[in-house]
Amino acid sequence: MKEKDLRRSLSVLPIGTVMKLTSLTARQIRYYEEQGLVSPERNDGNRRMYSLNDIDVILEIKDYLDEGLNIAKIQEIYKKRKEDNKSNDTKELTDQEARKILSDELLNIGGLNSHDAANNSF
DNA sequence: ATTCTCACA
DNA sequence: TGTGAGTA
Repeated sequence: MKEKDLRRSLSVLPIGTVMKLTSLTARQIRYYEEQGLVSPERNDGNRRMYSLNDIDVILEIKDYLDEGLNIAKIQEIYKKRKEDNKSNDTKELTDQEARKILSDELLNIGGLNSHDAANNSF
């Protein structure tokens, strides 16, 4: 599935489209790039061009932010995910990988809930 | 019209 | 993060 991956990585969307697709402001989208969470290309006139992959990531960032994570935590998640992908570049394992990533993210999210951990009378 | 950088409330 | 200024 390299063809599909390639197309998914083609940066052809201007920030305006990303705004509509993600319901975020240009400010936020640019800020996430500043934090190294997305890496849009800079084609004509120094304008950011996003790929479908970027949209995916930005959408996830939005979800994480929604669940109460801060930029720092999200950066950790993506850093870990990247190293995980490098570990097994020998095959296309997707099920086992997905499980690890999922549990990894859930752990990060859970570890953040220190506020309700105190009054856990149930 | 659209996006970019920078800086300040 | 929002927003306005001055560009490209």
